[in-house]
Amino acid sequence: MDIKIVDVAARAGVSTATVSRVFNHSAGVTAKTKQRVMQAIEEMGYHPNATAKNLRSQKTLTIAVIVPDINVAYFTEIIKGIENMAYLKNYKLLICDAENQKSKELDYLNLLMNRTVDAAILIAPLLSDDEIRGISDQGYIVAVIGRYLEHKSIPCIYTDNIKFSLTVMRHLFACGHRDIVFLSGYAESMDSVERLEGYKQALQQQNLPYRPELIESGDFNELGGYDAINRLLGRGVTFSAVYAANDEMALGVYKACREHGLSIPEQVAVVGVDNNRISEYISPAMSTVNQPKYTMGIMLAEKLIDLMNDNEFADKRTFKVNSELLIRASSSFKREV
Amino acid sequence: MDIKIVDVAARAGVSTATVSRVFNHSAGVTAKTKQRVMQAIEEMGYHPNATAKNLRSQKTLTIAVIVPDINVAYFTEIIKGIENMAYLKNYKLLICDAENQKSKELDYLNLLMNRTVDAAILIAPLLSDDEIRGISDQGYIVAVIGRYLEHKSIPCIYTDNIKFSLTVMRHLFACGHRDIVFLSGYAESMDSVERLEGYKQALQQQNLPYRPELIESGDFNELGGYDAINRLLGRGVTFSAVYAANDEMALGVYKACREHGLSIPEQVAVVGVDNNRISEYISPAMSTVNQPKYTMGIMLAEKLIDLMNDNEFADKRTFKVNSELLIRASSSFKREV
DNA sequence: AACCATTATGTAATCGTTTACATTTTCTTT
DNA sequence: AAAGAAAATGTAAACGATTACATAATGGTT
Repeated sequence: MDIKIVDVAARAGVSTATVSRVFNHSAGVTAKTKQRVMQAIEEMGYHPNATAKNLRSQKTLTIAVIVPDINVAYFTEIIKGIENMAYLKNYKLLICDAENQKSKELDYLNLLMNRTVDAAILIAPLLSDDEIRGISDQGYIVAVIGRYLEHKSIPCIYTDNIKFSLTVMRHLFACGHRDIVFLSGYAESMDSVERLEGYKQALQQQNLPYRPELIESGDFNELGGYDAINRLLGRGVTFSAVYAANDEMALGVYKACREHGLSIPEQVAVVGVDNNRISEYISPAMSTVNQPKYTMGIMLAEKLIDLMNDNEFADKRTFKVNSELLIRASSSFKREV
Repeated sequence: MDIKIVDVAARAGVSTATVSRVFNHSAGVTAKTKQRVMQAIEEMGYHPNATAKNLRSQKTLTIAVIVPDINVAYFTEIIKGIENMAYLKNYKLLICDAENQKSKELDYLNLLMNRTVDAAILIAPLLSDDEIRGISDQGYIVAVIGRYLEHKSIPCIYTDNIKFSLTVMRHLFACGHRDIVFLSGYAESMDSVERLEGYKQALQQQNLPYRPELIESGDFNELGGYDAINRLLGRGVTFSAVYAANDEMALGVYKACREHGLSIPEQVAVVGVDNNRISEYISPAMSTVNQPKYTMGIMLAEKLIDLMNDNEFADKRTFKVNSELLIRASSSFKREV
């Protein structure tokens, strides 16, 4: 059904090689021939078959983006950055929603093995560092975003979870808080682990005990945050601040507090992470930790594509980006100590 | 570098045909041979090259999903549905963020022409109905979501914008509102056009005049809604209710109202569209129109894949799904008339 | 044991490009 | 105008799987 290169060649009265040369702007074609071929291409509406091209060139110009959950705004902002750079560099994006399941993540990695894609970008993966290194060592091109991973050939961009956790906690300490709830996301997620670690270190630096009863976890979504607070209150735990591992959960905290008549920030201070677009629009505006999500996507995609095209690399492959705590109304109330 | 079928064949001491048969569970292979081949496959870690397979089978098992903006939650919920069904049916998804530009949308459609994908799903496209029909008539497989489009071979799933606009307006009328602002998204978007049309019809049914000064537009995002309200107030327009074409803009309305000391819902009622997960978590909970986004994705993807595999079709290809107005606190205040 | 029917396996064409190499044409130079 | 260099074009072999068809092996029947 489709027009093939032989059809165009026949119509223009040349060989397929010449048509190919014209289409790919290769040198060594007479202006006259070129013109004739162009016309045939035009008239017949020829579109070179991408699969055949891929097979011959051993490239698909496609990148798999494996993400824990496409419904989380944090990830889509990163994806937007990746997509913009990919579009610019003529790459396509295969989107893989792992749905927070390691099995699905692994399954999607087969796209690398069977050469459906040239490379894979893992966003906040569930796979262990060693597993990821193993894939790279087998010769597959992978890049990681949102997790620190040292390896000679894995581009990686991340932010220091422990560091910003310390910043968040110091801010809460400065506001007079001592009983601070930490609301983790998926316990297996590295982000959760590291943010909790920062929470613990902060307590230690302040000579405060680590109290497991102040730790709860949700699923990185609104309902998870909401339920977590209800569980805490149900257990009779008292607290004056909540540090949630992301904004979605923090929003759930808002609702739960409202329902229990706890005013934010007077009775409960709330700090989230990720700086969702909505967090500055809600009331009270939510304090949160901002990461340059879009830029991270842009940077990583560019680095990865450069790597694939052998344009220099070795120099630098691991990038730490800064996060900044945005103090808004939800944590701006200073209490007496 | 990769292991090819010939390598496996050599190792197992059989022909490539036999290896292929074993791998694809074709009948007619001795248990003994099968076992030997399986072992070779196992030992060598053979993964059949997808590109070669695609070229031979003239299929890529890939669907392009063209979306106006990957950062809008409404779209990602639909995408999630599509992805879940695609995963189930062994299809891959190429994600295309058209960034609300028709040019980019058109560009991405080339993926159909060059057979990078077997089909394309257009979510709330900017292309005209005729343009979409034209693509289908050229023999390419397309499906549309979020827009009504009648065509013999285009699966389509949509909701009746005009109808739910009427419902929203009647609800606002019932609460005593007469000066109702309509906040449109991109003016070119069909959703905007139809929702506005419903707004107009509702006024007419109520014998109220259509007042252009009550119409503003944003870009379907928070800032757009925020700016729009500020423009209205700057112009000295008075109103008691805002019907925003989506929840993101409605959230911007929340912020603008707050800053101007207008309380929701007592002084201004707000209704959005899409039922973002956040809308029930903010305060006051936002009235909004719910669509079965996830299900729409699931249904359309299934229909499309069936179509591609020639499993019956003709019967039905256009689906209208119901939207329901969720009345929450943001529009639950009844004013005197 | 010879024959035929059945089943298992192998051979080679095919999918639609790109490109190394061979061949032909054009252009210089004398 | 002939010869040689340079440029344009063509031929055919890849890329790595699937599969129609040909062939070989097995099994059953007499």
